[in-house]
Formats: sequence, C-alpha cells, structure tokens
Amino acid sequence: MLDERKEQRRLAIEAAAYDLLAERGYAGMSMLALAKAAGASNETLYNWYGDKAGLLAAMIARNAEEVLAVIAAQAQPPRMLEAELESVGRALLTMLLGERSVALNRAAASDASGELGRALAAGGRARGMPALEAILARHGSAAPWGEAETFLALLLGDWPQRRLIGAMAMPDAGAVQARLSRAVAQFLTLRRAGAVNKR
Amino acid sequence: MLDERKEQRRLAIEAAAYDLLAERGYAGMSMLALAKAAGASNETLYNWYGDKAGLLAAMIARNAEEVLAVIAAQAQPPRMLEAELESVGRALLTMLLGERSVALNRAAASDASGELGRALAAGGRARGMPALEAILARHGSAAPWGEAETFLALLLGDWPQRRLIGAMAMPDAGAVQARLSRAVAQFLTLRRAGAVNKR
DNA sequence: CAATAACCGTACACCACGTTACGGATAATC
DNA sequence: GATTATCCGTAACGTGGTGTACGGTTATTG
Repeated sequence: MLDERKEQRRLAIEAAAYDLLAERGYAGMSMLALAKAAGASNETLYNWYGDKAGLLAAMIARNAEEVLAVIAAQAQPPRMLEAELESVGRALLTMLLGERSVALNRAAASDASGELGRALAAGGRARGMPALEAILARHGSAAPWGEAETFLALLLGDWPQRRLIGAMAMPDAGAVQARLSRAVAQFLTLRRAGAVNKR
Repeated sequence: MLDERKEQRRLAIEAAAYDLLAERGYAGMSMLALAKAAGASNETLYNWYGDKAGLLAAMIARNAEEVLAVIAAQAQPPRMLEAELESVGRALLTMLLGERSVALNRAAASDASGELGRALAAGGRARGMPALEAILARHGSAAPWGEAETFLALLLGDWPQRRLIGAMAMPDAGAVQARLSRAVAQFLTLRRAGAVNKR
C-alpha cells in the first residue's frame, strides 16, 4: 500500500479506535471490534502496531504532536503576555479536556503495566511544559518552570481528573472562557506580587 | 456472623482488594482472585456486595468518609487561616494522592459505565468542597466556593491526574511540604488582592 | 442439643479477549 | 503479464473473567 494511502488508513483506524474507547473503555475496545469498525483485519492491526498497547502508544504520540502544534500556533510574539496566555490557555483547555485526550488518559489509567502512562507523560507534560516555559521566559520570567506550574494549576484545576473519571462532560465555551479569564487574571496578580518564583 | 466480626471481614476483603487493584488494575482484579486473597468465597462476595462494581462502590463510600473525617479533624478553630489551610491542605494532599484514592480513581477511569465515576464525585468533591467552603466562610470569605476552587487548584495542580495515569509516584514529605507552603502563600496573596472572588 | 443460617472451596455455564494462522483477493513491483 | 507482498475475513487457540450453584462445614439462634 502506498505511503499516503497507508497513512489515510492509519488515521481511519485510529479514529475508529477513539470512538470505541469512548463507547466501551480500554478493556472493552477489542482489536477484533476495531478491525471490523475500521474495515481492516486483525492481521493488519498486529502487523502495523505490534499489539494493543502499541496501537494506543501510537495514538498517544500522534495526539501529543497535535497538541504541541496547536500550542505552537498560538504562541505568537510580539504580544502582551495576557493576550498570549489567553490564546495558549484556550488551546490547552480545549485540547487537554477534549474527547481524544480524555480517552487516551482513561486508557492509561486502565493499563496496569504503566506503559501507556509513561507514553503520555513523555509526550505530554515533558514537552508541553518547556513550550510554556519558553513563552514565560520570553516575557521576562526568572523562574519560568514555577510560573508554568502555577499557570497550569490555575487554568486546569481538577477538570482533567474529573474528566478522567467520567464525572464531568466537556465544559462549554462559556465555562471555558470564564475559567480562562480567571486563571489569567489570577496568574498575573501572583506574578506582579512576585509570588510564583518559588520552586 | 456477628456484626463486629463481619465488619472486620469486610475491612480485610477491601484491604485485599486495594492490593490487587494496585498490582493488576481494575480489569485484572478478578472476584475469584480477591476471594482467594481475602480467604473468602465468591458466594460471600456476591452476597455482600452484589457485583464487582458494587464492591468498588462500597470501597469508594468508605474512603470518602475517611477523607472527610480527616479533613474535619484538621479544621480546628479558632486558628489563623494560614495554619488551618496548612493542616487541611496537608491532609488533602496525603489522602487524595495516596495509594487508595489513586486505586479507586483508576478503577473509575477504567469503568466504561460511569457508575464508579459518579460514586467518586458524589462522595468526594460533592462533600469535600462544602467542608472547605465552610472553613473559608468562617474566615470571612464572601465567595467561599471560588476561594475553595482556587486553593484546591493551587494545592493539587496536575498531581492527581499524573498519579491517575501512573506517571508519578506518591510525592515524598519534602515535596508535599514545598507544594503546600507555596499553595498557601499564593492563595493568601490572591485573597489579599481580592482576586478570588470571581465566579 | 437441635435446627437453621451463613460461609467456604470448588465446579460450572457462558462469554469474551489477545494474538496467531490460513486461504483467497488485491495491490505493488519488476 | 508474472511474481511477490500485503491485506481481508474468518477460524482457531489459549486464557481468563463474571456470576451462579452445590455439598460440606462452621457459626448462630432458640
């Protein structure tokens, strides 16, 4: 199969996998059911991805790339820090709380081996934090790591965890905007007070 | 079986369940394996708990009671808000990030039906927030809900989520202390600046 | 002490999944 | 066009889980 057509097939397979994860959870998403839903075969899935965890790991890697690309697209100097944080913050809220990220995180929580959790950490936080730190450093931060930590805490709060355990639906645009505005305002207040340089 | 001895048996069963959850995950914790580990029988487990999800729901309810009891024990007026937040914050960090809470949250994330997630939300946030709001109201807060939200966000950050996906071990006492001190200091800074009354 | 209730250890019926294998069909390469 | 590689749909295998049932044992109650 030509590379481009194979890539399209992969995207279709992974899209079907997200649907099944959302509907049945990690344990309930069988490779046979996925093959049927994607119009592929067992042999192809195992040939391309190795095993079930390998499929999820591939999805996690692709999702991490997409999240980083969206963050990078929103980090557009020169702009006021407030405007930049609003853009980046909205993108983070939308993607980290979205159905795909939640499905992947739930799969990681279901995986007793820890393999998926490590993959998520490697692709997510380990690469997202430096991107956010770079923005803050560009705006004069002497302790970008601490500032990034604080901003993310104020921005996300317990929403990711509540999404993960299925106790909360994706917040609507109004709730997102309210959360974003408050987080940015609170962060800037702490920053002006010199309260986020601690490590 | 006498009520007291039965209660001891339940505690032993649930302790064994926590061990198996930590080792094998929700899907891998079979009722048969649990019966063996606890020295009980399948029939007894199904008789007392109804089904597998019923067992977890019972564990979630008990854990929520224990968390609330610990929080209540730390809320001791009259004291300075800072000292009270330090006590309550340390208790929250210790219990919400502990092995048992994490095991229950992972089980909820693995449960496609959403039943366990709802149970966690009902016992955790739905009762823990009012307790924290009461403390803040007692210290003169005009918007205790917003203050409680902000304090929890600063206190916990993304630690619960990272614990949930298995990407992080339980933080040691030093890390907990550092996080706690920073969160209380930042929260009081925001409070003085009037930056946490927004809703 | 006898009768009753509850628990235990095991078996059972049913169901499902992860992964491999196979014959036939299709696509790609030479 | 022939050859080779890959994919598909299905079958098969090994393993294991959920929840119920049963005979024997133990605990509780009258």
